[in-house]
Amino acid sequence: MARPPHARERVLDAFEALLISEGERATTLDAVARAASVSKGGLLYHFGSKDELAAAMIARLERLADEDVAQIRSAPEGPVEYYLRTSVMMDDALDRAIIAVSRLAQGGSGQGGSGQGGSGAGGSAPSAQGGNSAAIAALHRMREESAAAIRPHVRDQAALDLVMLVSDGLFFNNALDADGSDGVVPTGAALDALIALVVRATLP
Amino acid sequence: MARPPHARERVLDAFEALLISEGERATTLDAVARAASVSKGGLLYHFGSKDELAAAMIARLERLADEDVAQIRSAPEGPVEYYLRTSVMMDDALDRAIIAVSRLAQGGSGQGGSGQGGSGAGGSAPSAQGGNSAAIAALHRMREESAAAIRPHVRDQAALDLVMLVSDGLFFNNALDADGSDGVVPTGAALDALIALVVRATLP
DNA sequence: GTCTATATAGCGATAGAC
DNA sequence: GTCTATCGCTATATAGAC
Repeated sequence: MARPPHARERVLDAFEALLISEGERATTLDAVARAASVSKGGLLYHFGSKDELAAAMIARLERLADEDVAQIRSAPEGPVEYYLRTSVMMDDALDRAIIAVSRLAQGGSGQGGSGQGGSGAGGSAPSAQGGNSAAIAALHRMREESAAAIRPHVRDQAALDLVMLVSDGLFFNNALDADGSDGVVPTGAALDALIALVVRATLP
Repeated sequence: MARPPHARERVLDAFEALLISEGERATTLDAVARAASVSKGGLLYHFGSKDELAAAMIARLERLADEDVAQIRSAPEGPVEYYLRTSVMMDDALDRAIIAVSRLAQGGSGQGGSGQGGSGAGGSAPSAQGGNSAAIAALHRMREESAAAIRPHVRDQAALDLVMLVSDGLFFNNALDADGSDGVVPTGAALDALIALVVRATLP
């Protein structure tokens, strides 16, 4: 696992890109293989099954999320501002991973849980349901760790809820029209004003 | 359309329930028919195609959304408080419709637009993409109308963005674990505190 | 390791009996 | 109107050549 064969990452990138731009339904093994310039057989040599591909995507999210939590904690402009501002950078690696996994969470059918050596996912309570529960769990875990990093820097629980929900809203809108089209989310000066408002309302 | 044949509404209810609890992928015509206690043929007599079923679901959302905007405008406790508080009532008819349509938006493959006699959907810009663009458009339109109703009651654009994004975040979390499991969204006293904070931060 | 078949199964939709 | 039966297509996964 030290030096991953180039193809693996390329396939995973294609999987992520297709989930974002085409949705879960259209992200077939055929489409992923085509986008990654490998054959279906070649793809399945690297991953074995679609569930394994999803697990690898989740593992990537968890790795990026762990790195991000460290950045949140050490952000010079303050955790709240950093957290909100990076919630709208849709071309960021972490943000792309979040959107891809949220597509898996809502549309997937696998129950995941294989965990092929990621960054130590502490999966729990895998209730059998429609959405990919491993994806849902990863999203929840990531959110919880971000909240823990931000908690000391806001006034109270309501302030923390506010920050987290605004970030969730930003991601939801990005995920809705992640393909193209003009988003509804504020950018530039409007984003600056929004962040300033949230920071002011949540200061300890 | 005045007196809908009982079966139609029952099928649509089953479609909605399955989208919420099982996800888009698992919501097959077979599963919907089974849940509605009709055969697949009987289902397709009423709707004709799965796209038509999705269009009917979207039409239901638009009808409920139009009613809700009227309620937002006349809410005695103020539009902001009403809007946020009703964003967490997951068993409400409107909220269920929103979650169901958001599942269609992220997972669907149809391009919709047939509009078989709903409440006047002003569809526009149907870009060919992965997600059901009619569902995305309906969600955007609903959000825009809610924003228009709230705009006069908040301080400025940043305040409006804040209210809308908190509501989006509430819905996103509800949609993530709409099946079962304990949600992450604040309820009870925590919700009261959150709403009070938002209202205070956005007052004109 | 990567490819070209091929097996298997499930989905959307149609045909036609009742 | 509602059903049963079936067609055609596509998706996942496997087998085995190179």
